[in-house]
Amino acid sequence: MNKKPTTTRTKIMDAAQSIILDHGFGGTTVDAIIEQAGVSKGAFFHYFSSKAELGKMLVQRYADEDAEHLEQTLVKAEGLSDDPLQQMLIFVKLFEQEIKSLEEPFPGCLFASYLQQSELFDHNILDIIRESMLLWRTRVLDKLQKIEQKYPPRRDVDLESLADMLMVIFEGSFVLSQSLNENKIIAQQLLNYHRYLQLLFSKD
Amino acid sequence: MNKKPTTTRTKIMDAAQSIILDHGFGGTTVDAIIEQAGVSKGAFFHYFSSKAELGKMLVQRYADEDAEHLEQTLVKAEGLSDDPLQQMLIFVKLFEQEIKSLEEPFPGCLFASYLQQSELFDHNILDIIRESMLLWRTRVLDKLQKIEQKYPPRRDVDLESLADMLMVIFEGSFVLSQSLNENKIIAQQLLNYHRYLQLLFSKD
DNA sequence: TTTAACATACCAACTAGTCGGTATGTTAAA
DNA sequence: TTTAACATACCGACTAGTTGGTATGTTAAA
Repeated sequence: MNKKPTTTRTKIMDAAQSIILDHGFGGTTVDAIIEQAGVSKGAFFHYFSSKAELGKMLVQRYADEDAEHLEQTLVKAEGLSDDPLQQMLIFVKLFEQEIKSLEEPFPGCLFASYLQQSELFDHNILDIIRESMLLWRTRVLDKLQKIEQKYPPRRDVDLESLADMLMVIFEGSFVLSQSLNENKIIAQQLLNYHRYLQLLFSKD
Repeated sequence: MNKKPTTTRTKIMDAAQSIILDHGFGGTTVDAIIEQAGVSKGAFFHYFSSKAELGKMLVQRYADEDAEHLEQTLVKAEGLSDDPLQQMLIFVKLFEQEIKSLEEPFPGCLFASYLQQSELFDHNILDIIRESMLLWRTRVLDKLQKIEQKYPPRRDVDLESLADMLMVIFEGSFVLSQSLNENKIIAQQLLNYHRYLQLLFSKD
């Protein structure tokens, strides 16, 4: 199996990600990274040809984990109900619970961090982020279309923007919770999205 | 009236803000700022004792403009209806229209930019941002409470989180629209918020 | 003549990245 | 089974260039 030996490589990446989420990529030095990771400069450049390459490997890893997390949560929700609306509502609830179960403040989103400094990165890096967001759009939109067929919405809605809204709420609440030091904001906003879906599709 | 003589001071601040929104504060050099502003280094340090002080003056100005914009839009909405629900719906629509009327892509939010690199700034700077967000919460919450008195909501809602949701949607759509290069996302999401309010409070 | 508003030249600290070197394997021919 | 050849994983001093900031002008208006 794929064991987790905490290799030097992952130690560097973990340290870098945590510092970048607090200082931004441009405000993060490789000296700071290697100090936190407890490795030498030689080790750093043995594994990464440049700071920029580390930046790319970081989003790549983040995007992969994000996609896997998305699929797993989707599968989980689909396993708990046969009805598409219920699946979607459970899907949102699962994220809500996950956030609530965190004891530490949410560390932030690497995508948003990079996007706030987009000129520091080349296009293929920004494309990775773009693809990740389009994946969310596609997967959620697919579910919403199945809901729409079964439950005619109370109002005319653009399903694509309704799909986007989930990620919008994630990213937006990360910003608010970061500023106000209130972790519960994220869960509260997910609940608002949940309620909005209910009001749109549920006959009460 | 308040004329705009484009002083050296504001030229520096405008250049700095535009660069910071693309590169982040840590990725922005004062050389880059003075080049874009077309002024010398002497001029820069004549007006700002340090890069950090410029950073503070920038958020301060941004927060002041933000607060004024909030109040003005609120006053405008209140002038267009006597009913609190209608006022709130108009309030959201005004922002929607404003965004739609932009021809260039939205430049981004300085608050979010700073928050993504919060460790680069000291607490009084982050407090300015915090206060700005609390102002939005307070002003919108006030309106929502008046709505609630007149229109019993269809579902039990936490009004504070519903107030926060507006800023959440702003910040979240800025992120999405930045990544997907779709300016319309912001207006679409504001429309979703608008619809959510209607579904909650309007008897249809 | 004084002073605010700049400009130019420069500095010390820091930054990303390099380089020569070592320690510890792995492999495969003798 | 020994051993020479090679590979991988690291170390930390060093460098060339960049950075925020300063010191010392100049100029034009009050």
